[in-house]
Amino acid sequence: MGKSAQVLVNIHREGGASVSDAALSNLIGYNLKRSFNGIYIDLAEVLRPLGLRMITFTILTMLKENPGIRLSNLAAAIDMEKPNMVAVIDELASRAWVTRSADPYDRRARQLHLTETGAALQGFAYAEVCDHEESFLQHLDGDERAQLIALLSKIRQPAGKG
Amino acid sequence: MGKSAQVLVNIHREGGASVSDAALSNLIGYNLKRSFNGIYIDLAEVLRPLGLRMITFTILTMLKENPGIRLSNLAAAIDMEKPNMVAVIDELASRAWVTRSADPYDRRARQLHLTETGAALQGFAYAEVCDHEESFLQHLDGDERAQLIALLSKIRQPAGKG
DNA sequence: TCCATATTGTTATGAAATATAACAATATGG
DNA sequence: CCATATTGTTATATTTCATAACAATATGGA
Repeated sequence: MGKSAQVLVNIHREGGASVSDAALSNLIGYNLKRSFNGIYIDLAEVLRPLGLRMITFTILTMLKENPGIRLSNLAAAIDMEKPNMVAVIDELASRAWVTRSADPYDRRARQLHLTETGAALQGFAYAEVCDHEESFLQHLDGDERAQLIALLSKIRQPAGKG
Repeated sequence: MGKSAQVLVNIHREGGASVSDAALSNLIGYNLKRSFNGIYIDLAEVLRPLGLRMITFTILTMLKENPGIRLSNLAAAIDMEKPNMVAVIDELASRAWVTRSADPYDRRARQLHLTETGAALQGFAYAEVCDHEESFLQHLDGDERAQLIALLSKIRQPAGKG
Protein backbone atom coordinates (compact mmCIF):
# COMPACT_ATOMS: atom_id res chain seq x y z
CA MET A 1 0.00 0.00 0.00
CA GLY A 2 2.92 2.26 0.67
CA LYS A 3 3.96 1.79 -2.91
CA SER A 4 0.59 2.39 -4.54
CA ALA A 5 0.20 5.52 -2.42
CA GLN A 6 3.54 6.63 -3.81
CA VAL A 7 2.18 6.20 -7.32
CA LEU A 8 -0.80 8.37 -6.51
CA VAL A 9 1.52 11.02 -5.16
CA ASN A 10 3.51 11.05 -8.33
CA ILE A 11 0.42 11.21 -10.48
CA HIS A 12 -0.84 14.20 -8.60
CA ARG A 13 2.44 16.06 -8.37
CA GLU A 14 2.52 19.20 -10.42
CA GLY A 15 6.29 19.19 -10.71
CA GLY A 16 7.01 20.52 -14.18
CA ALA A 17 3.29 20.44 -14.99
CA SER A 18 2.14 22.32 -18.06
CA VAL A 19 0.29 25.50 -17.22
CA SER A 20 -1.94 27.03 -19.87
CA ASP A 21 -2.16 30.73 -20.56
CA ALA A 22 -4.17 30.35 -23.76
CA ALA A 23 -6.89 32.82 -22.78
CA LEU A 24 -4.34 35.52 -21.99
CA SER A 25 -2.27 34.79 -25.07
CA ASN A 26 -5.07 36.20 -27.19
CA LEU A 27 -4.58 39.58 -25.58
CA ILE A 28 -2.09 42.05 -27.03
CA GLY A 29 -1.68 43.69 -23.64
CA TYR A 30 -0.54 40.44 -22.06
CA ASN A 31 1.90 39.74 -24.86
CA LEU A 32 3.27 43.26 -24.69
CA LYS A 33 3.89 42.97 -20.98
CA ARG A 34 5.56 39.60 -21.24
CA SER A 35 7.79 40.64 -24.11
CA PHE A 36 8.69 43.93 -22.52
CA ASN A 37 9.49 42.29 -19.20
CA GLY A 38 11.81 39.85 -20.88
CA ILE A 39 13.76 42.50 -22.73
CA TYR A 40 13.71 44.85 -19.75
CA ILE A 41 15.21 42.45 -17.23
CA ASP A 42 17.94 41.53 -19.68
CA LEU A 43 18.65 45.11 -20.62
CA ALA A 44 18.93 46.15 -16.99
CA GLU A 45 21.92 43.83 -16.67
CA VAL A 46 23.54 45.37 -19.73
CA LEU A 47 23.16 48.88 -18.34
CA ARG A 48 23.98 48.22 -14.68
CA PRO A 49 27.76 47.97 -15.19
CA LEU A 50 27.60 51.42 -16.78
CA GLY A 51 25.78 52.87 -13.79
CA LEU A 52 22.65 53.30 -15.89
CA ARG A 53 19.04 52.21 -15.67
CA MET A 54 16.62 52.10 -18.57
CA ILE A 55 15.21 55.51 -17.68
CA THR A 56 18.60 57.18 -17.32
CA PHE A 57 19.78 55.71 -20.61
CA THR A 58 16.61 56.96 -22.25
CA ILE A 59 17.16 60.46 -20.94
CA LEU A 60 20.81 60.62 -21.96
CA THR A 61 19.77 59.59 -25.46
CA MET A 62 17.00 62.17 -25.59
CA LEU A 63 19.42 64.86 -24.44
CA LYS A 64 21.94 63.98 -27.12
CA GLU A 65 19.22 64.37 -29.70
CA ASN A 66 17.57 67.42 -28.13
CA PRO A 67 20.30 69.51 -26.54
CA GLY A 68 19.04 72.37 -24.39
CA ILE A 69 15.57 70.88 -23.97
CA ARG A 70 13.56 71.84 -20.92
CA LEU A 71 12.73 69.40 -18.19
CA SER A 72 8.99 69.70 -18.75
CA ASN A 73 9.24 69.14 -22.50
CA LEU A 74 11.46 66.16 -21.92
CA ALA A 75 9.06 64.72 -19.38
CA ALA A 76 6.11 65.20 -21.73
CA ALA A 77 7.99 63.63 -24.63
CA ILE A 78 8.48 60.35 -22.83
CA ASP A 79 5.22 60.38 -20.84
CA MET A 80 6.81 60.93 -17.48
CA GLU A 81 5.63 63.08 -14.57
CA LYS A 82 7.73 66.18 -13.95
CA PRO A 83 8.46 65.45 -10.28
CA ASN A 84 9.87 62.07 -11.20
CA MET A 85 11.97 63.63 -13.92
CA VAL A 86 13.49 66.07 -11.44
CA ALA A 87 14.81 63.18 -9.36
CA VAL A 88 16.35 61.49 -12.38
CA ILE A 89 18.00 64.68 -13.62
CA ASP A 90 19.33 65.22 -10.10
CA GLU A 91 20.94 61.81 -10.29
CA LEU A 92 22.45 62.44 -13.72
CA ALA A 93 23.69 65.88 -12.67
CA SER A 94 25.32 64.49 -9.52
CA ARG A 95 27.25 62.12 -11.76
CA ALA A 96 28.28 65.07 -13.92
CA TRP A 97 26.66 63.58 -17.00
CA VAL A 98 24.09 66.34 -17.38
CA THR A 99 24.07 70.08 -16.67
CA ARG A 100 21.26 72.50 -15.96
CA SER A 101 22.14 75.91 -17.37
CA ALA A 102 20.18 79.14 -17.35
CA ASP A 103 17.81 79.88 -20.19
CA PRO A 104 18.55 83.52 -21.14
CA TYR A 105 15.02 84.01 -22.42
CA ASP A 106 13.04 82.51 -19.55
CA ARG A 107 14.35 82.71 -16.03
CA ARG A 108 12.05 79.95 -14.86
CA ALA A 109 13.49 77.45 -17.28
CA ARG A 110 16.79 75.58 -17.39
CA GLN A 111 18.45 74.16 -20.43
CA LEU A 112 19.47 70.55 -20.10
CA HIS A 113 22.70 69.47 -21.77
CA LEU A 114 24.95 66.43 -21.80
CA THR A 115 28.47 66.94 -20.53
CA GLU A 116 31.30 65.49 -22.60
CA THR A 117 31.45 62.55 -20.24
CA GLY A 118 27.72 62.13 -20.49
CA ALA A 119 27.81 62.19 -24.26
CA ALA A 120 30.60 59.65 -24.37
CA LEU A 121 28.75 57.38 -21.97
CA GLN A 122 25.59 57.66 -24.02
CA GLY A 123 27.45 56.69 -27.17
CA PHE A 124 28.96 53.65 -25.55
CA ALA A 125 25.71 52.62 -23.87
CA TYR A 126 23.73 53.03 -27.08
CA ALA A 127 26.06 50.63 -28.86
CA GLU A 128 25.70 48.12 -26.04
CA VAL A 129 21.92 48.41 -26.11
CA CYS A 130 21.89 47.85 -29.87
CA ASP A 131 24.04 44.76 -29.43
CA HIS A 132 21.66 43.47 -26.81
CA GLU A 133 18.65 44.06 -29.03
CA GLU A 134 20.44 42.21 -31.78
CA SER A 135 20.74 39.12 -29.60
CA PHE A 136 17.16 39.49 -28.50
CA LEU A 137 15.87 39.78 -32.03
CA GLN A 138 18.04 37.16 -33.62
CA HIS A 139 15.03 35.06 -34.56
CA LEU A 140 13.50 37.96 -36.49
CA ASP A 141 14.70 38.97 -39.91
CA GLY A 142 14.92 42.59 -41.05
CA ASP A 143 11.41 42.67 -42.44
CA GLU A 144 9.94 41.24 -39.27
CA ARG A 145 11.77 43.77 -37.10
CA ALA A 146 10.58 46.68 -39.18
CA GLN A 147 7.07 45.28 -39.14
CA LEU A 148 7.10 44.85 -35.39
CA ILE A 149 8.17 48.46 -34.85
CA ALA A 150 5.59 49.66 -37.36
CA LEU A 151 2.80 47.69 -35.68
CA LEU A 152 3.81 48.87 -32.23
CA SER A 153 3.85 52.51 -33.24
CA LYS A 154 0.44 52.05 -34.84
CA ILE A 155 -1.12 51.21 -31.50
CA ARG A 156 0.71 53.96 -29.63
CA GLN A 157 -2.40 56.14 -29.34
CA PRO A 158 -5.69 54.72 -28.07
CA ALA A 159 -8.95 55.37 -29.88
CA GLY A 160 -10.65 58.32 -28.22
CA LYS A 161 -7.50 60.05 -26.99
CA GLY A 162 -5.75 63.22 -28.13
CA MET B 1 13.64 97.35 -28.76
CA GLY B 2 11.03 95.99 -26.44
CA LYS B 3 9.31 94.53 -29.42
CA SER B 4 12.31 92.96 -31.08
CA ALA B 5 13.25 91.44 -27.75
CA GLN B 6 9.74 90.01 -27.66
CA VAL B 7 10.36 88.45 -31.04
CA LEU B 8 13.53 86.84 -29.80
CA VAL B 9 11.67 85.46 -26.85
CA ASN B 10 9.10 83.92 -29.09
CA ILE B 11 11.71 82.47 -31.38
CA HIS B 12 13.43 80.81 -28.49
CA ARG B 13 10.34 79.58 -26.70
CA GLU B 14 9.94 75.86 -26.75
CA GLY B 15 6.18 76.00 -26.30
CA GLY B 16 4.84 73.11 -28.34
CA ALA B 17 8.27 72.51 -29.80
CA SER B 18 8.88 69.27 -31.59
CA VAL B 19 11.03 66.90 -29.62
CA SER B 20 12.78 64.11 -31.47
CA ASP B 21 13.04 60.55 -30.22
CA ALA B 22 14.38 59.13 -33.46
CA ALA B 23 17.33 57.35 -31.87
CA LEU B 24 15.10 55.58 -29.37
CA SER B 25 12.47 54.77 -31.97
CA ASN B 26 14.89 52.32 -33.54
CA LEU B 27 14.84 50.26 -30.39
CA ILE B 28 12.23 47.57 -29.92
CA GLY B 29 12.52 47.90 -26.16
CA TYR B 30 11.54 51.55 -26.27
CA ASN B 31 8.60 50.89 -28.56
CA LEU B 32 7.45 48.01 -26.40
CA LYS B 33 7.48 50.18 -23.30
CA ARG B 34 5.63 53.04 -24.95
CA SER B 35 2.97 50.80 -26.46
CA PHE B 36 2.53 48.82 -23.29
CA ASN B 37 2.23 51.96 -21.18
CA GLY B 38 -0.48 53.29 -23.44
CA ILE B 39 -2.57 50.15 -23.29
CA TYR B 40 -1.87 49.65 -19.60
CA ILE B 41 -3.04 53.08 -18.43
CA ASP B 42 -6.21 52.71 -20.44
CA LEU B 43 -6.85 49.17 -19.30
CA ALA B 44 -6.41 50.13 -15.66
CA GLU B 45 -9.43 52.42 -15.99
CA VAL B 46 -11.49 49.60 -17.49
CA LEU B 47 -10.63 47.27 -14.61
CA ARG B 48 -10.82 49.73 -11.71
CA PRO B 49 -14.65 49.83 -11.56
CA LEU B 50 -14.55 46.04 -11.17
CA GLY B 51 -12.11 46.25 -8.27
CA LEU B 52 -9.42 44.69 -10.42
CA ARG B 53 -5.90 45.58 -11.48
CA MET B 54 -4.05 44.09 -14.43
CA ILE B 55 -2.29 41.57 -12.22
CA THR B 56 -5.45 40.47 -10.41
CA PHE B 57 -7.31 40.09 -13.69
CA THR B 58 -4.43 38.04 -15.04
CA ILE B 59 -4.50 35.73 -12.06
CA LEU B 60 -8.26 35.21 -12.13
CA THR B 61 -7.95 34.27 -15.79
CA MET B 62 -5.11 31.88 -15.12
CA LEU B 63 -7.10 30.25 -12.32
CA LYS B 64 -10.12 29.73 -14.51
CA GLU B 65 -7.92 27.95 -17.00
CA ASN B 66 -5.81 26.09 -14.45
CA PRO B 67 -8.05 25.23 -11.51
CA GLY B 68 -6.24 23.81 -8.50
CA ILE B 69 -2.84 25.16 -9.58
CA ARG B 70 -0.24 25.82 -6.91
CA LEU B 71 0.93 29.27 -6.05
CA SER B 72 4.50 28.57 -7.09
CA ASN B 73 3.51 27.13 -10.46
CA LEU B 74 1.26 30.08 -11.08
CA ALA B 75 4.01 32.52 -10.16
CA ALA B 76 6.47 30.76 -12.45
CA ALA B 77 3.98 30.72 -15.32
CA ILE B 78 3.64 34.47 -15.39
CA ASP B 79 7.20 35.34 -14.35
CA MET B 80 6.31 36.67 -10.95
CA GLU B 81 8.16 36.26 -7.66
CA LYS B 82 6.43 34.02 -5.14
CA PRO B 83 6.38 36.55 -2.29
CA ASN B 84 4.58 39.03 -4.53
CA MET B 85 2.11 36.38 -5.57
CA VAL B 86 1.27 35.64 -1.96
CA ALA B 87 0.15 39.23 -1.42
CA VAL B 88 -2.03 39.21 -4.52
CA ILE B 89 -3.67 35.89 -3.61
CA ASP B 90 -4.28 37.28 -0.11
CA GLU B 91 -6.12 40.18 -1.70
CA LEU B 92 -8.20 37.94 -3.97
CA ALA B 93 -9.00 35.60 -1.09
CA SER B 94 -10.09 38.46 1.15
CA ARG B 95 -12.56 39.43 -1.56
CA ALA B 96 -13.79 35.83 -1.67
CA TRP B 97 -12.88 35.45 -5.32
CA VAL B 98 -10.23 32.79 -4.72
CA THR B 99 -9.84 29.96 -2.23
CA ARG B 100 -6.78 28.12 -0.93
CA SER B 101 -7.70 24.51 -0.19
CA ALA B 102 -5.59 21.67 1.10
CA ASP B 103 -3.75 19.47 -1.35
CA PRO B 104 -4.42 15.91 -0.11
CA TYR B 105 -1.18 14.66 -1.63
CA ASP B 106 1.20 17.36 -0.40
CA ARG B 107 0.61 19.05 2.89
CA ARG B 108 2.91 21.92 1.99
CA ALA B 109 0.88 22.88 -1.03
CA ARG B 110 -2.49 24.56 -1.42
CA GLN B 111 -4.81 24.29 -4.37
CA LEU B 112 -5.96 27.60 -5.75
CA HIS B 113 -9.51 27.80 -7.07
CA LEU B 114 -11.91 30.50 -8.21
CA THR B 115 -15.09 30.85 -6.21
CA GLU B 116 -18.34 31.14 -8.13
CA THR B 117 -18.25 34.88 -7.63
CA GLY B 118 -14.65 34.97 -8.79
CA ALA B 119 -15.44 32.98 -11.90
CA ALA B 120 -18.37 35.23 -12.76
CA LEU B 121 -16.26 38.33 -12.26
CA GLN B 122 -13.51 36.91 -14.45
CA GLY B 123 -15.99 36.20 -17.22
CA PHE B 124 -17.35 39.71 -17.13
CA ALA B 125 -13.91 41.32 -16.86
CA TYR B 126 -12.55 39.25 -19.72
CA ALA B 127 -15.29 40.50 -22.00
CA GLU B 128 -14.57 44.09 -20.96
CA VAL B 129 -10.87 43.63 -21.61
CA CYS B 130 -11.55 42.20 -25.04
CA ASP B 131 -13.77 45.16 -25.86
CA HIS B 132 -11.03 47.51 -24.75
CA GLU B 133 -8.45 45.75 -26.89
CA GLU B 134 -10.82 46.01 -29.80
CA SER B 135 -10.91 49.78 -29.48
CA PHE B 136 -7.18 49.91 -28.99
CA LEU B 137 -6.47 47.81 -32.06
CA GLN B 138 -9.04 49.36 -34.35
CA HIS B 139 -6.33 50.58 -36.71
CA LEU B 140 -5.02 47.05 -37.17
CA ASP B 141 -6.77 44.48 -39.33
CA GLY B 142 -7.00 40.82 -38.40
CA ASP B 143 -3.80 39.87 -40.17
CA GLU B 144 -1.87 42.65 -38.49
CA ARG B 145 -3.13 41.66 -35.04
CA ALA B 146 -2.19 38.05 -35.53
CA GLN B 147 1.18 39.09 -36.86
CA LEU B 148 1.83 41.37 -33.90
CA ILE B 149 1.07 38.60 -31.44
CA ALA B 150 3.21 36.17 -33.39
CA LEU B 151 6.14 38.58 -33.48
CA LEU B 152 5.82 39.38 -29.80
CA SER B 153 5.79 35.75 -28.78
CA LYS B 154 8.83 35.14 -30.98
CA ILE B 155 10.93 37.47 -28.86
CA ARG B 156 9.61 36.16 -25.58
CA GLN B 157 12.80 34.25 -24.80
CA PRO B 158 16.24 35.89 -25.07
CA ALA B 159 19.12 34.14 -26.79
CA GLY B 160 21.19 32.38 -24.16
CA LYS B 161 18.38 31.78 -21.71
CA GLY B 162 16.59 28.60 -20.70
C1' DT C 1 14.74 3.91 8.73
C1' DC C 2 17.57 8.01 9.03
C1' DC C 3 19.39 12.07 7.04
C1' DA C 4 20.78 15.51 3.68
C1' DT C 5 18.61 18.24 0.38
C1' DA C 6 14.88 20.46 -2.11
C1' DT C 7 10.30 22.52 -2.39
C1' DT C 8 6.08 25.15 -0.74
C1' DG C 9 4.06 28.95 1.10
C1' DT C 10 5.11 32.66 3.79
C1' DT C 11 7.11 36.98 6.38
C1' DA C 12 9.92 40.84 6.28
C1' DT C 13 12.25 44.18 3.82
C1' DG C 14 14.06 47.19 0.42
C1' DA C 15 14.42 49.33 -4.11
C1' DA C 16 12.37 51.26 -8.10
C1' DA C 17 8.62 53.10 -10.68
C1' DT C 18 4.61 55.96 -10.75
C1' DA C 19 1.18 59.43 -9.39
C1' DT C 20 -0.74 63.76 -6.97
C1' DA C 21 -0.87 68.05 -4.41
C1' DA C 22 1.16 72.18 -3.51
C1' DC C 23 4.54 76.00 -3.81
C1' DA C 24 7.71 80.14 -5.26
C1' DA C 25 9.46 82.34 -9.11
C1' DT C 26 8.52 83.87 -13.42
C1' DA C 27 6.10 84.77 -17.82
C1' DT C 28 1.98 86.06 -20.60
C1' DG C 29 -1.87 88.52 -22.32
C1' DG C 30 -5.62 91.40 -21.69
C1' DC D 1 -1.32 96.38 -13.57
C1' DC D 2 -3.39 92.04 -12.70
C1' DA D 3 -5.41 87.48 -13.41
C1' DT D 4 -3.81 83.29 -15.11
C1' DA D 5 -0.55 79.84 -16.75
C1' DT D 6 3.98 77.67 -16.78
C1' DT D 7 8.54 75.97 -14.87
C1' DG D 8 11.06 73.56 -11.77
C1' DT D 9 10.75 71.83 -7.41
C1' DT D 10 9.55 69.56 -2.65
C1' DA D 11 6.97 66.37 -0.23
C1' DT D 12 4.39 62.36 -0.14
C1' DA D 13 1.95 58.16 -1.15
C1' DT D 14 1.17 54.08 -3.88
C1' DT D 15 2.27 50.36 -6.63
C1' DT D 16 5.48 47.30 -8.63
C1' DC D 17 9.28 44.36 -8.36
C1' DA D 18 13.22 41.79 -6.18
C1' DT D 19 15.90 39.30 -2.31
C1' DA D 20 16.82 36.93 1.97
C1' DA D 21 15.30 33.95 5.23
C1' DC D 22 12.24 30.61 7.63
C1' DA D 23 9.06 26.60 9.21
C1' DA D 24 6.72 22.79 7.50
C1' DT D 25 6.88 19.17 4.51
C1' DA D 26 8.48 16.01 0.84
C1' DT D 27 12.07 13.27 -1.56
C1' DG D 28 15.67 10.18 -2.47
C1' DG D 29 19.73 7.89 -1.28
C1' DA D 30 22.73 5.61 2.36
